Amino acid sequence: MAWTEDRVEKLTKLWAEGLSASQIAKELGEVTRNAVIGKVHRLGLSGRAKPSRPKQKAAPKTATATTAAPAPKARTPRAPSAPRTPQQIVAAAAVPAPPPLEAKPMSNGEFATIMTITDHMCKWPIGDPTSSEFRFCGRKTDPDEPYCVAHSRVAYQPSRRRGASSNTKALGPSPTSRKRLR
DNA sequence: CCCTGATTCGC
DNA sequence: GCGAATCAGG
Repeated sequence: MAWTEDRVEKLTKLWAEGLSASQIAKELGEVTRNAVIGKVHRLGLSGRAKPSRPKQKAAPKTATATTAAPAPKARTPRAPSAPRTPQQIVAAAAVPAPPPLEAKPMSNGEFATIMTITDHMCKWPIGDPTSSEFRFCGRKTDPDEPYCVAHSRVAYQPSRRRGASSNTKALGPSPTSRKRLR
């Protein structure tokens, strides 16, 4: 499939409208998103609403075998930006310090510690981590959940909007208006 | 792991 | 010119 003029025209239009390369590829058909991107570049209309383009890095790979630099490949120390740890939340709570729930002893009467914590046990930290008194909540959790129900609520506070309109109306997502949903 | 665009390079 | 492979990032 060659890039006929009408196809290039459509590509240009869709790209200008902000559709992603893969979306355009599906729209056009017979082409991959790589083909689309490649064409976009060749047409010289890359970087649409791209505010920043400070990076000029690419792949060396099968390049100049001569003086081939070892390529340090510095790992970007980007922060993971996790969902917030209990410590952070407790710290953020500062003075008010809401006491969620105390630790719950296990069947043997002991508290869950770093040594005894297992799956399905709430891993909400209780106490000073440097203290021997440090323990975990230890309540039962749902599969794959790090915390019990109560602590999960504290850990993942998505700024509860009261009277949240749970509009789960699943109208067929328009192929064009489809926006990311992960 | 899903996705995004960017770049390179063999064809 | 083309686009798969690859990279880099979200």
